[in-house]
Amino acid sequence: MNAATPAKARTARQRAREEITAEILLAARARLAEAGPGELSLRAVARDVGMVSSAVYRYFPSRDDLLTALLISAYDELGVAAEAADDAVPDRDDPAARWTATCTAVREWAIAHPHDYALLYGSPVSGYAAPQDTIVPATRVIVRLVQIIVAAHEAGIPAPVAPVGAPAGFDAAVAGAREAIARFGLGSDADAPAELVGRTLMAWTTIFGTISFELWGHLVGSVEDHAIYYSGVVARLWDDLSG
Amino acid sequence: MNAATPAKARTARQRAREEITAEILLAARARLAEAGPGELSLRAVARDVGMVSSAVYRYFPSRDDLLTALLISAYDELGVAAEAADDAVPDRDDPAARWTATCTAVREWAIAHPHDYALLYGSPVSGYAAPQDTIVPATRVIVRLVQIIVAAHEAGIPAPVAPVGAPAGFDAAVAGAREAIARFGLGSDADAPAELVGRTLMAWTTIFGTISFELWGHLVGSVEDHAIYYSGVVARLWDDLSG
DNA sequence: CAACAAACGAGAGCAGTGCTCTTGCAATTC
DNA sequence: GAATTGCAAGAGCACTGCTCTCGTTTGTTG
Repeated sequence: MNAATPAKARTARQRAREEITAEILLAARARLAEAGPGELSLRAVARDVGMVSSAVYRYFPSRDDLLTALLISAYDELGVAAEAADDAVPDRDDPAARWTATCTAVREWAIAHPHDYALLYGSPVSGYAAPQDTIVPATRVIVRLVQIIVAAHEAGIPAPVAPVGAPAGFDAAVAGAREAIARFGLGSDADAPAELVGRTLMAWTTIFGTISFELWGHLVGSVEDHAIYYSGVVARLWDDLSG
Repeated sequence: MNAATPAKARTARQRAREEITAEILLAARARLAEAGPGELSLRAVARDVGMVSSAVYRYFPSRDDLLTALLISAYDELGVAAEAADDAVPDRDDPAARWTATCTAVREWAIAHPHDYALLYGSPVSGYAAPQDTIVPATRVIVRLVQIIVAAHEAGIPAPVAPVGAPAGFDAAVAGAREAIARFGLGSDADAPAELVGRTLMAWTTIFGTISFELWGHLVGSVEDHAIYYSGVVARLWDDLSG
């Protein structure tokens, strides 16, 4: 961490500490795939890495700190998956393709890691409050989605207009999101239209809701083919956003 | 002391059993407001009603059965709240007002009972599978929303059309939902348009996502005034559905 | 009315949990 | 080499869901 003394070789103890920390995290991640976040047993994790439970506390002061580490790691993994899918679209000027690829990647990651998805987007573990360290990794997906939409808008796709029945103050309500866009350096001009930002937030919410409903089983009896339904949702969201 | 027992139908023991069952449920509901569903402690509930933990097992065979009872009771409460809000709209032929009233009631109930909401729509408790008894109460809200939309459609509001980029098979994917509509006796004609059904499902998903994001704290930093944002979302959903 | 069976509350006990504290050993630093 | 620090292990505390046994109360039936 200290840039002034990088040449100093890590001692055996430091190396072991990093390795064991990673090992514990990996074991916890594996345990998470067999039980919910609330049921994550620190003792079971300790057994998996061949330690006694109290020894784990040398590396993570509490179960919540372990959860935080898991949270960040999972957020990053999802962010990487989404960004990689977007980056893989050959035509950078085809926002519809980029939108579809990114949204598809999010669902695929969620299906591949349902317990990690629940950790990220499910009801929070009682008594646990996610610390500040998690908010940047948590915004990676929505930041990329906004990037795609803002780029499309700047390329000429018209911004949606607010419906007649919309309440006043909506623009002000999403001012924080617009400010965040500016802070993250997205969008070359001063401000993205509030209606566009609000609609993108809504679309992301729908993405989240659709995946959650599928994973938590709230769609059984209503939707047969979840993959087709999801791609239909994504297409309609893009349609709403792009005109 | 068996003199005054006129009711043949219900013995004193049966009456007591019903009362105590209700008492346990009430205490569990209260406990749920202080911890998540996964952390619901049967022993704590037992203490609250002045029993020993093993005695509670006379009324609920396991913690999961207690959870199921809580689930049904909460689903029903939310359903009643949503239906009452819709029924309170004076002009039955104003579908926009009915839509708004119902959606608003859902959010208000969720905010008033965040832990119950998490029990219903949060990530499922690990190792717990909701039994069949819960699916009918679980569909009350979406059934009422569909009712409103179908009535609006039959009153002349045009059904939305599928966008050009939509995948084939979307209509087939939501066939189960259309069939459920017919089974519940909603809609006077044969079938509601698949696009309308799909869009309503999407809208309900967005409602769920918006409330969940607000409750789980995923909107902090992006949205200032949650109430205004929510009403803006509801208005835009209605606009998408009715235009 | 008496006898029997079912239901019941209480308590002990089992295996598990998160977490704290102490103990003795090993690695690092002075 | 001595002092300090980091570490794993173990015991222990208070808690959990759940099972089993025990004596008592309630309801039914002969």
